[in-house]
Amino acid sequence: MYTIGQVSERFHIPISTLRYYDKEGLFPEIQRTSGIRRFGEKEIDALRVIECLKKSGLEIKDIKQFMEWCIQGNETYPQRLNLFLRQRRQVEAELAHMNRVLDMLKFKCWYYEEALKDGNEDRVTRMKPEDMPEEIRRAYENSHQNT
Amino acid sequence: MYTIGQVSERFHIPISTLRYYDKEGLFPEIQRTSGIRRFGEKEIDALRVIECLKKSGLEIKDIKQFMEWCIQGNETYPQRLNLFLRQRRQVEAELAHMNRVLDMLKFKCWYYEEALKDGNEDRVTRMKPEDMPEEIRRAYENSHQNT
DNA sequence: ATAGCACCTAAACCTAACTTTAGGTCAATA
DNA sequence: TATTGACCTAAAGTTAGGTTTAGGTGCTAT
Repeated sequence: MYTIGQVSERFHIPISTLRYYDKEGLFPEIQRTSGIRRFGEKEIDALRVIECLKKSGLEIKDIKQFMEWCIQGNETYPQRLNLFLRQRRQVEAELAHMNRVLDMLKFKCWYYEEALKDGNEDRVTRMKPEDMPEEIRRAYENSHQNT
Repeated sequence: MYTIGQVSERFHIPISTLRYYDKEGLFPEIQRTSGIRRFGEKEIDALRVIECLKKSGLEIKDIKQFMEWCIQGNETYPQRLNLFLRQRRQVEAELAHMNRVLDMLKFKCWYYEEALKDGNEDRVTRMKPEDMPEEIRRAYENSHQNT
């Protein structure tokens, strides 16, 4: 069992944020001894899930909904499974997108390295994809396709 | 040359957002004919860069800074290269993080699939990593290491 | 000529997720 | 005893990134 200060330190989350999460119903079963919150394994686990669901694009109120399903017991397994399946597809799409962003950044790094060498952008701006280094062409084409 | 409405449609960006970007200085050289914005190749390119830099975690005001460097010419190549190198590292870190989030989601999907089969969480909650399916164990360990 | 459409501006409004503030309890230490 | 430190609450404030509103211009089709 940990105090709010210990949890804050261990997970590098501001105390104010932990209190805010609690107020928003993200630790629905947290215990208190004379008013003071006691974070147990359940709440530590909740923190990991919160981090994960937040990163996957969920809002606080939807995470609260999940926490409520957890309390309701066995009958909400389908909803919970469904949520994780949906967020999983979401994150897979997001990863694909981020890989395109990364390719754009790789291309831009190469572009400015060349511009810096040349002292201007003339050569590199006019260069056709087929004259670019293999890896750069791949990155360029992946990040510029569509639109 | 495109009007704001054409750009909005082609890139699925609200007109209000394009105007907002312009107001924030993200199209510093955009032309106008009797008050009406004319989006050229430069601005289309800017849109791609904006998307990329935004996704990589930059704020609008920092993207504006980049656009200003572009106007200033050759002497700002080092700053521009530096920015892209920094954002590239940023996105690589973010991708690594997202992969851990994805592993957590994979684990949770498996967890609730098993709970659903069993009708309760008893077996799956008590299960040790070494008894989990190979791929699930990997996901579990990757998403629960540290903290 | 009048209605509709695409454009324009300035300024007010909105939302999520926090953070800060102001005021208070309680236990241990100087 | 009084001060410090860790906790508490309710409520107000903050921020980024837009969106909405209200009012206006100018072309074109009926």
